[in-house]
Amino acid sequence: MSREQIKSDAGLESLFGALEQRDYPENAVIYHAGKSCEALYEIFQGLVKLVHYLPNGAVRTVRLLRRHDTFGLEALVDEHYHHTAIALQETRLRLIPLDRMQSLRQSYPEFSQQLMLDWQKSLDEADRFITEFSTGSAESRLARLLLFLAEPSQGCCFNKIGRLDIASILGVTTETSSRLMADFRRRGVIDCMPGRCNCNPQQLRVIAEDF
Amino acid sequence: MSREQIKSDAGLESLFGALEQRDYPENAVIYHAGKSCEALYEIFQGLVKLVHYLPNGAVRTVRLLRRHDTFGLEALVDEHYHHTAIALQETRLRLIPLDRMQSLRQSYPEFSQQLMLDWQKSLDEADRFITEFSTGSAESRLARLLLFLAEPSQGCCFNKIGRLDIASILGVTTETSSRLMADFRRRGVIDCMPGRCNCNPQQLRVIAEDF
DNA sequence: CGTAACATTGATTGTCTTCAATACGGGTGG
DNA sequence: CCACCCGTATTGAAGACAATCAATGTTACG
Repeated sequence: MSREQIKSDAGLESLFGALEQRDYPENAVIYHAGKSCEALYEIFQGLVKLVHYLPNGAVRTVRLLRRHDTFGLEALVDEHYHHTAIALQETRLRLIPLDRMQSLRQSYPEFSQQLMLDWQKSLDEADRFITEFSTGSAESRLARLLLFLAEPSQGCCFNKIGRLDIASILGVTTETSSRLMADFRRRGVIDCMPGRCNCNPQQLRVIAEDF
Repeated sequence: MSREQIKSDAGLESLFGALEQRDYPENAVIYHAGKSCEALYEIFQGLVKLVHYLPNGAVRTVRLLRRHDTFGLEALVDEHYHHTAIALQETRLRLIPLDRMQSLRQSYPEFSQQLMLDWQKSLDEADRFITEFSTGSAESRLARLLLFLAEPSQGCCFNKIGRLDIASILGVTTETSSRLMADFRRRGVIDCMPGRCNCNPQQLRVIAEDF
């Protein structure tokens, strides 16, 4: 059962229709880790990162979310958000306030099923961060990240992304991510222009599995 | 609402009471990735790893589970298990067959809440693998792993664990995990005897945050 | 047009992997 | 009981890789 199906239901349609939308500019903080939960979020458009601040002040990105992804699910079982959520691009979100959740779940049992799907999706994405973005050489991890970023556009291009962001996703330094991106550019694996990059998915796939 | 509270409910008590338990020896496979889901599992006693096989044949451990942890939740939303589950020690599990789940969830709405708690716990553990076991130097990652393993026993000792297992958790080679464990032993940070290790949590915490 | 933030590059150091050899431990069959 | 054997752990030496420190380019924006 997809969220679209749920939305086609007349009752839910009106409920969802009434939900607030918000737009965030690049680098806007959506919520801070430890702050009390007010809503859960669904992405209409854009790219969001969930980051975790380490005891020594360093920062690690633990999730990348885009269109149709849901985040902030911990709101349903905990008082406080577990990560800091930041928009990596201009982003439009739909908010589902916590108080609405109660009525949604009571009126529509199938909504619980949708929540489980969202939760499992989060878990699968977390696993991707472990197996793809934290395993192997920095070069192959970067190749996998670029393939991930290019996914929505039939695998050939992706929006610009800062070297510091890449570094915090892969767990390397900005110098390393910059060097690798520059190498990819020189080798013709990617072709960057202001605001956008084209890439060669075949080459990236080879590098991604090379270790 | 805790699982204990649910279990104290008379109706659920009988349902849970009737559930099958199974014992697995060290290294036993509980289920294979891709196999069709039959049940979800709760750990009574022991230690279980969820592993992911990479395209190149290497293996990465994505989760460590112990007493009171639940796994195989993907059974609720997918046909197939997403990981291979293997017992790291002698382990006793309680199975909750999928067909039982339906009746449990229908009869006891609060059971859905428990499921969400379990799902969030899985997600938190996945995040731990990213932020603690995949970030920083191999040495500090190992220190964090040992602190995690020692947690149940007031932080001072843990059962023996193979170097290959450590390596697949931290994303390093067995040689590296062996060298680091040997160093810790020589420096008096840990004290290993057959089947069991004592450790110095204070020293481990310093190393864990050192990066 | 100046400046601050970000990206790139170089040189060096330290860490981790790789390949290879050796040691250990627990179980088996003689 | 002991010798052997296999799987695991340890250790060494060499090289690859990524971090660090430092300098220089580049870009966007007020």
